Amino acid sequence: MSGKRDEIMDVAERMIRTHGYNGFSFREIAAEVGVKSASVHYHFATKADLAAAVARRFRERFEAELAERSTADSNPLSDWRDLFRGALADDGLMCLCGILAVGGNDLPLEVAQEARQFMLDGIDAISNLDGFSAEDGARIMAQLEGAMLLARSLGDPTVFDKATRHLV
Amino acid sequence: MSGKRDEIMDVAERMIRTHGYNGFSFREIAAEVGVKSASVHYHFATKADLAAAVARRFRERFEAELAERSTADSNPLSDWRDLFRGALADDGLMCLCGILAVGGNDLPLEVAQEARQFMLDGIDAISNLDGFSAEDGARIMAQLEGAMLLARSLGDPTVFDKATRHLV
DNA sequence: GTCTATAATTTGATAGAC
DNA sequence: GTCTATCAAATTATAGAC
Repeated sequence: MSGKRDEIMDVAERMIRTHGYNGFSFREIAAEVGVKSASVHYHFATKADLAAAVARRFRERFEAELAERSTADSNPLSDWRDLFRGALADDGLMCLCGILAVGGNDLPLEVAQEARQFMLDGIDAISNLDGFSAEDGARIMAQLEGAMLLARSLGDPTVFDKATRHLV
Repeated sequence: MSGKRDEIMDVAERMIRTHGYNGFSFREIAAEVGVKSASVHYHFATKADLAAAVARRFRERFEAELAERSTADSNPLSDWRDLFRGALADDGLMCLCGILAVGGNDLPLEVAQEARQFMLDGIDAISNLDGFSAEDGARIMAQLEGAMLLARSLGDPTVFDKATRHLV
């Protein structure tokens, strides 16, 4: 039913993950979707609403993909690593919540909170794996996000592999 | 002699580390320094020039502080950790080059390259420590940057400690 | 749901007086 | 070196017709 709404979110997600929160506009999104910016405002009242919706969807999708990927005999840490690496491999996109986390200090509250929740969920999930502590959760989430940051900065996805190989 | 120029760079650095590259303007800087935006343009022709100068200074200062801190019997990794942690403790500021690294895809080339150089220098320096490999360099830089990102997102500097305690 | 039109603001940057 | 004044462009957002 809401095909256009999803399409807007798709374009917004890619733009945020490429240029950051301050690096996209309603007009650019509208142009790419094939409508006018007023129509984007029909679907999302404000820029913060759109960004928060995109972040929430990203978080839920990540969780779902993780559940789908994990089987009885899979290495959980390997699943985490693969999921992060997947986004990077596609087209050098950074983790959406990592981007939002860094821009945190001037983001609308609702957007920053979605990014924050993503990090909290990740730490929590890893902490609850067999043989892992809360500190392990923070350490590994930091390693994965940092590896993305480094790979993106250097424009070389294999840096992610080097920086996370010890995890598996 | 160039007191104003340094003052402009100080304000710009804090603004970039708080709001990112797209989150500050010449007018805001001018207001805080106590001049008009045209005067800022006198010292730095373009926004990219200013950001690149700030990033270069940050990189050189980091290098100098590292050298100053390292003594014969100090643990090098501990120095690295302390330096990153120091910036965070002050007022929740993120590593300037980490911020720029994340916003990389649409930054002016000269700015992105300064951030890139910071990461390369860091990886290289750690790699050259006794008993460390190139992969260790990437792993530890990723860990430090990721720990800052995580601590900033959660608004809790102690997250940095948890995520990097294993390094020392 | 999408459009045209526009308001109100902010932005990076420049010209020229002093 | 700093100022006033200004430009051209872009931004988020809204009003109202269709």
